[in-house]
Amino acid sequence: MRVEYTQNDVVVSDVECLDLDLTLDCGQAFRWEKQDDGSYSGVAGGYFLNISKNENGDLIFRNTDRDSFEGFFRNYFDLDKDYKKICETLKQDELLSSTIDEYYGIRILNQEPWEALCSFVISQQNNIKRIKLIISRLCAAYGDEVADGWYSFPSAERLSALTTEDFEALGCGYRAKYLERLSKDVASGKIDLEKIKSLPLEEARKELLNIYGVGIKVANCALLFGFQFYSAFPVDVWMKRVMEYYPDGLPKCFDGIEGIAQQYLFHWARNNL
DNA sequence: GTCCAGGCATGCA
DNA sequence: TGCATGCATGGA
Repeated sequence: MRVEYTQNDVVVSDVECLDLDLTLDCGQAFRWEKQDDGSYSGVAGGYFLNISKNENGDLIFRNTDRDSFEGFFRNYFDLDKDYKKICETLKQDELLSSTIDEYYGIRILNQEPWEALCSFVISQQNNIKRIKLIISRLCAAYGDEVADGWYSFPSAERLSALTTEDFEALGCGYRAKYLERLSKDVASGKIDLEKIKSLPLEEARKELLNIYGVGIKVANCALLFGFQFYSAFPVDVWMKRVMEYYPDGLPKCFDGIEGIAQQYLFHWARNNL
């Protein structure tokens, strides 16, 4: 990987295995919007970003400086992880071999713990289009406007002032009561997300499962997408269908990177089952 | 109108 | 421990 800082942009070349469509619009993050020119715009880590690829395959981070790139986006896009090698390992599995050939370039985004946890509480028994709709309303109503018409994900402190009715007004439905308690408990420190992130996987999962409105699926999504646990393997309605292809359990080549395998299988399922 | 979506809490056996 | 049921809402 090579990084070049220009006047307003950061240009990153020689990044293997990063397809923007597959990574930003695959149901792991809900805040990226494809623009007419094919680029993606969104807010993450409190920064507005427009990202695209040029004709050479270089990544262009527009209006981004060294601090936000090094301090946030480099990790957010998981740029220091060797996904090419990971994919070679996963391709020992027959189903993944063809799936990775077809959908090469899915990465796990390292989202912030609070945004990921909150987003996946909203995601339960819900479809991706509506999840995005609710989260965009939440951000527009309670986030900070970090660019013209683009809002940050509101902090737990900010959301801790809301009532269940406020969350219902955003269209959260029956999840509103979960969000009210979660926001208050995180804001008060009763739930310590940074501490959870520092725990071993099993203990971190146990902590998340204690949260009202968080079951095994939401916990695993939060662990994988917000707490950097690559072994977490979320099973939702789509993955339940995929699991019929693995009656003897997950293959050994998934060890330690189950979550990355899962993301390819999830994408395959949504397109083929 | 009916069905479904990146499920969970609750009650009951 | 395991299973049935209700739950909000918007798009297909």
